[in-house]
Amino acid sequence: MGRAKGEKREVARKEVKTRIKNPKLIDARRKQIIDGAIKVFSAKGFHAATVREIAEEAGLTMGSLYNYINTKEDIIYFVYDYITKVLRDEVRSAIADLTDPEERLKTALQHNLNSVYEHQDVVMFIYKASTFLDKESLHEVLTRETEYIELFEDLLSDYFREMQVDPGRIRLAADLLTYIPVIITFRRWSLRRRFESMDVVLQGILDFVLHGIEFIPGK
Amino acid sequence: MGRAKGEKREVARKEVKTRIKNPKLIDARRKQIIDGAIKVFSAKGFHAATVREIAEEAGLTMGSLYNYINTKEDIIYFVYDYITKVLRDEVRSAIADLTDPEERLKTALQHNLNSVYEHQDVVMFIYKASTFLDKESLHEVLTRETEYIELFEDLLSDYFREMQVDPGRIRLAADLLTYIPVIITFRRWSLRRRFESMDVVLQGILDFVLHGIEFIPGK
Amino acid sequence: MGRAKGEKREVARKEVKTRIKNPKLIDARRKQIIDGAIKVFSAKGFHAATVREIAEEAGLTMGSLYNYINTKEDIIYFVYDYITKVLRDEVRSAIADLTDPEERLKTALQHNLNSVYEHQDVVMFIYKASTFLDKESLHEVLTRETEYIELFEDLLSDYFREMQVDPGRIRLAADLLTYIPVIITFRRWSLRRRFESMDVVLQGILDFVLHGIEFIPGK
Amino acid sequence: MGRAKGEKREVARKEVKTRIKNPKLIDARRKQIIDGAIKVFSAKGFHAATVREIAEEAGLTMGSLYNYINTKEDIIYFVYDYITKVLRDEVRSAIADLTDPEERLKTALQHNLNSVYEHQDVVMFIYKASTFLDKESLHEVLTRETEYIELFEDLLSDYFREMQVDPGRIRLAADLLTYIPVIITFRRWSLRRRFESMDVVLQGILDFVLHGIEFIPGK
DNA sequence: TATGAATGAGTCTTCATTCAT
DNA sequence: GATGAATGAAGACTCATTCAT
Repeated sequence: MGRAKGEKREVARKEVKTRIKNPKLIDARRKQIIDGAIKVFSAKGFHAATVREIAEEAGLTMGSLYNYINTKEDIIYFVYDYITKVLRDEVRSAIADLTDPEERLKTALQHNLNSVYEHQDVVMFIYKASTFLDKESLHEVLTRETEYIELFEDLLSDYFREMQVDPGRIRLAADLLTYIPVIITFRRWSLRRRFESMDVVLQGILDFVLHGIEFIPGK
Repeated sequence: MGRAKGEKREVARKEVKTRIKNPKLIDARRKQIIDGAIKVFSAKGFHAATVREIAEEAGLTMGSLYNYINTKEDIIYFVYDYITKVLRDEVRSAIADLTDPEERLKTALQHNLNSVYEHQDVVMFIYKASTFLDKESLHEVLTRETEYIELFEDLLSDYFREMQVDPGRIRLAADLLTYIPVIITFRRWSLRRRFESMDVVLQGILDFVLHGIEFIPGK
Repeated sequence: MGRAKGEKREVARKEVKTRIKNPKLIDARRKQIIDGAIKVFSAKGFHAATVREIAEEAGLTMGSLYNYINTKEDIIYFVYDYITKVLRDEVRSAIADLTDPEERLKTALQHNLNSVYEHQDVVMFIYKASTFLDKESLHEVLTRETEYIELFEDLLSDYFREMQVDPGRIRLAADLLTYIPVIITFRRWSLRRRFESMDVVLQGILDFVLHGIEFIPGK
Repeated sequence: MGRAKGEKREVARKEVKTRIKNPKLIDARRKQIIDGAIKVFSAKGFHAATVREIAEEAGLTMGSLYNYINTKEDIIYFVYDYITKVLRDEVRSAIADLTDPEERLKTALQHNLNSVYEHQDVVMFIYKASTFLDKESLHEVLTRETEYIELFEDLLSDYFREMQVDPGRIRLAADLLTYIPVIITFRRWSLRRRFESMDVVLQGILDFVLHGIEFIPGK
């Protein structure tokens, strides 16, 4: 009967050309590259990171690295590609076995928060580094982001199925509720400084997000 | 009696040394630098912007520019210093003549949103560029940010004076409510794509923020 | 009345951008660059020559060199630009004061031979290196070459003014007669090996070229 | 009785070592390499051509290619070796069955022109790429060239057998007459631009070359 | 013999910063 | 104080060659 909800068509991955023929090797090496890059990018950002550092951190030589990418910017795209997939899959699999709309929605929101917290370095990087993506990559990545938001839009729609609610509100709420946890990365310093434990902060943010659901039907 | 609320002690501005004696000239030239830098940084980010471009945009020669800064990073600090002051002053002056706590709070939140919208390029830059600040500048800037949040914390406290509310919730809400409008910069693409008019989005965000106030007293 | 013969309109020199403002300095430095490049290119060709070597030979630092060029290929263009001008000017000035068509023609042919001999390293380079010119430069250089050939076409026409000769023959002869001396560069090895003195070779080539004039009226 | 005229002793081919034992395979693969290289070199010149491209064009893998050569420069030598043989053999076989000295000479000159025209890309390459030959290869190649010139020297001598002519003139003429057709490659652009058909140009060059024979006995 | 992945030395180019005038 | 030319360290990327399988 076609795709289930939240399983919209996958965007065709931007193809990054390589001279290497063995596809398994390509995947393995690119995973190494992504892991190495995440370490270096998280620590210094994209421009301050040298290709050599990334190669070293990935356990490759310069020349070998360039067998799997064409330009430094490809690396950033791989990282985006990877992390956006991870975030999406974490949420998807968290709700895969649930059927109750309320449970599905709240579990998804909770996992979104958890994922942002767990991958905060990369998430921070993701938000900061879009400048460095070429147009094609940027478009693809933003499309991926939109898909992610739409996943929550669907969950919200299901939750409010019985009620008459403004679809515009659902749409905006989906954007806001997925976005709010990112405060963890951008206000990290102030949050750490002003609160005793990160657990309390996380709980507070979750409460806030859940409370935010009530914004949709209006007062 | 000292300072009124929201007028905490100003942090001593980080001193950037210069060979120039005339203080008025220093201020004038630095304003030129800030304006030029904002243009260039907004368009290309910090690392892609060259000192030469900034100098040109500022109407200065390379040599002259370096009479007023010591390193490229000083420029970024000036921009931070400038924009954080602007944001804070815009909110402050908006509520200067108001006395009703509710009005003060809501006006402040509204103006925070407006400022972020109006200065979205610089705000985006601010959030993306902290990597490039040296430690001292970063500390100063984050302190400034904290002060800004505390301004809203005070407004929230006044608003909830009569009620028994958890101060931790106020503290967290202050952070969240000031942060939420930044979605305008980070989800600019998805917002533009998914909504018909930015006015509707702005109104929605404001509603959401105001609704977020109710999170504080709890269910 | 317009231009005198052989003073066809000059092609607009391709503009190579530079940050340097002082035009005299630009000219002086570029002459240094041309001289340095000729030495290095003659010895090793374009691709084997490193920019660093050229800079050193030119008495400039790497960074300084790049204040006057944008890419390595600009250097090759400057060399072309320079040598084609030199060759043309040497011929032009040699015949400037002559009026007798026969004398003008033969003197020009003689000086063409002399110039090729004298600048044989650069001439050789010129013929070998056109691969490295970008399209715009190549077009300009080839146009310059055509102008040079046309200069001899004019001289031949004047010489044969009285006679009824095929203009197509004049045209082809102009190409051939200017081209023949280049044998000095391309057959240098065989000429040196098979003949006792270069003077004899030069005299022989000149005789051959002059004899070639008689090809035009036909048997 | 030994060698007939024009069949001077063959220079021992420079030996290029290989690990491969099967001589037939070596010859076959090297022909592949030569064909691939000619395509790539003609299109981009020696230095711009990568070994990988040549391998691909030759239908070999990188590793396999290096079973038949030791360095990239070997490839260029193979191409020289090949094309100089082709040119020589084309002329030789064209006159093999002729006995009349005049006919032999003129046919040879005509075929020299034809060969240059037909193989103009490779001939152009040959003249441009000598820089890249190592000393030993260069010596061998130039010797081959000299032999080629001497072939024409012999033909000219036969033609002028009855007359008392300066052998130096014959020697120089041989060089010039074989060299002149190369104008087709080096002035290709100007010739195409200034003449309507290449046929006319070819005929003109042939006429010029034949007329050049008359240079030998002198006025 | 063939394959194709790995290697790393070598090159062009940029740009923050300095300094003589 | 202003000017703008000079400096050179640093970084992305290429590609001939090797070698384990």
